[in-house]
Amino acid sequence: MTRQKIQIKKIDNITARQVTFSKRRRGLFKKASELSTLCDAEIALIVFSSTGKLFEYSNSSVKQVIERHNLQSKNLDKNVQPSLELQLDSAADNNLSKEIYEKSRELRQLKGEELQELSIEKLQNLEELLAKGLTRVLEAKGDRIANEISTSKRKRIELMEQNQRLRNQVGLRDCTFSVIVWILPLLLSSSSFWQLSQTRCLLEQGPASDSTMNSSADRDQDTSFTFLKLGCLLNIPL
Amino acid sequence: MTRQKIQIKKIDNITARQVTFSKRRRGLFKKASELSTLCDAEIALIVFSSTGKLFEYSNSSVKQVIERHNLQSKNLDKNVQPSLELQLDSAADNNLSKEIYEKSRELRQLKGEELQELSIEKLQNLEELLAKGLTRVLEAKGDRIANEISTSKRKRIELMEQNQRLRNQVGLRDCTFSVIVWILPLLLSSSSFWQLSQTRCLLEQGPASDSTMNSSADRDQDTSFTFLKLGCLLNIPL
DNA sequence: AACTATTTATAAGA
DNA sequence: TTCTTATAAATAGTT
Repeated sequence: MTRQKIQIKKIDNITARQVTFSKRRRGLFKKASELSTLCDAEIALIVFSSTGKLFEYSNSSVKQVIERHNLQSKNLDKNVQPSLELQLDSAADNNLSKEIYEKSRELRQLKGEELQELSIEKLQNLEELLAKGLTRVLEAKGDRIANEISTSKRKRIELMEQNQRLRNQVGLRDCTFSVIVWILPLLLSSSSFWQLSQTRCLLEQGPASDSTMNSSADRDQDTSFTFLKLGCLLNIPL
Repeated sequence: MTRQKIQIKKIDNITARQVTFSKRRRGLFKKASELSTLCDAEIALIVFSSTGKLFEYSNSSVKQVIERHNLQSKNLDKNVQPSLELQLDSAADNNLSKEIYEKSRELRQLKGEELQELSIEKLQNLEELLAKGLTRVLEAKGDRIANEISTSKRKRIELMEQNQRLRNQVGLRDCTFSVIVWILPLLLSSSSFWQLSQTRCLLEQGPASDSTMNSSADRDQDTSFTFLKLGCLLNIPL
């Protein structure tokens, strides 16, 4: 009704529909309020959004107006069909289950059941509805999958980059370990050599004991073994 | 609000008030109808004029909307004051409106709305459901159309046969009529000739009367006229 | 009921 | 959601 005239038919785009609902609901409530004030009318306005949310307006009280309405329509009904007053309630109760029944039937028909009673025209309508729905679902699925793919691609790239960084770090560490691996034996052998010399000093200072001799040979073997173990653990070619 | 802006307060002049009520009520109902159509909302609008006359609008049914409203407000009340022995009933009611809500949502999703929140798997399910439904509807339509065509073909054949029979009968009747048309004049003229002879006999037997003479001439004219009329009525070229 | 000068509502876009 | 703005729609006052 502005920028461009619109057709009065259900708005397909959900966001646009919600926005329009919000705006027009306010407009409608304002108009209702003005009418009640200007013309001293009693008004009740009940609105359920398509998502089932309730909005209501009344210049007095919705309940009160409904009461008054019940009286009126009860009278009207009585004029037409002057039977039990309980009929109203049960009829009203029925309306809800009727609504459920209608919706269930529509669902079944969309799922391709209970098509016998339908005319060719209705079948045609159903077909168009289903085709439209299917198109939309396929679009949504396509979007979603494209999204998923691009997201996973992005994550893959991130991981690869991270990997590269880690690999570089590992490389550095390799160097460090190599250095350690080449230097440590020297250090250790010099240390064992130092210990050996010390032992020899002790031998020279007193009588030789088997245990002391053995322990010094053990120390040499231990050192070599330690290197092998270290190499294996670090997975470094010695 | 046009020619001049007005204050939103009760219009004192009764006539003016009634006129405004009429105009604005129409406007309000139109807006309500547009909102329900555009945004797929369920609306009930109840208006009592200052003279007590009831006007109402609903895209579905005022009673139904009131019923739904009762459920909602009952639930709202329960939230405020959450323990009564009526909870059983309202729980059942709750289930009803919940069921309506669920079914509505499923319907919307089948129609391709509100797909944002669905996972790829759910979209896949929806797609299969729709495809199956579409297949069935197409089958049903195909069957129905094939049926329609064969039925109409059969009827066409029956009608053609009937036509042929009728044509034959009409041909027979034409013959009969022709025969009648050719023979009747002879019969009638011989009959009038006979009457004329009879009249002559009477004349010879007694004095002539004007009335008798006239009536015999009339009879001759009548006979010719009768033939013409017969020919016209039967649409037969004489 | 019809007409119109204005006001109001609102669709589209930011 | 809220604001803006160009335009459509509603309507107050008049005929």
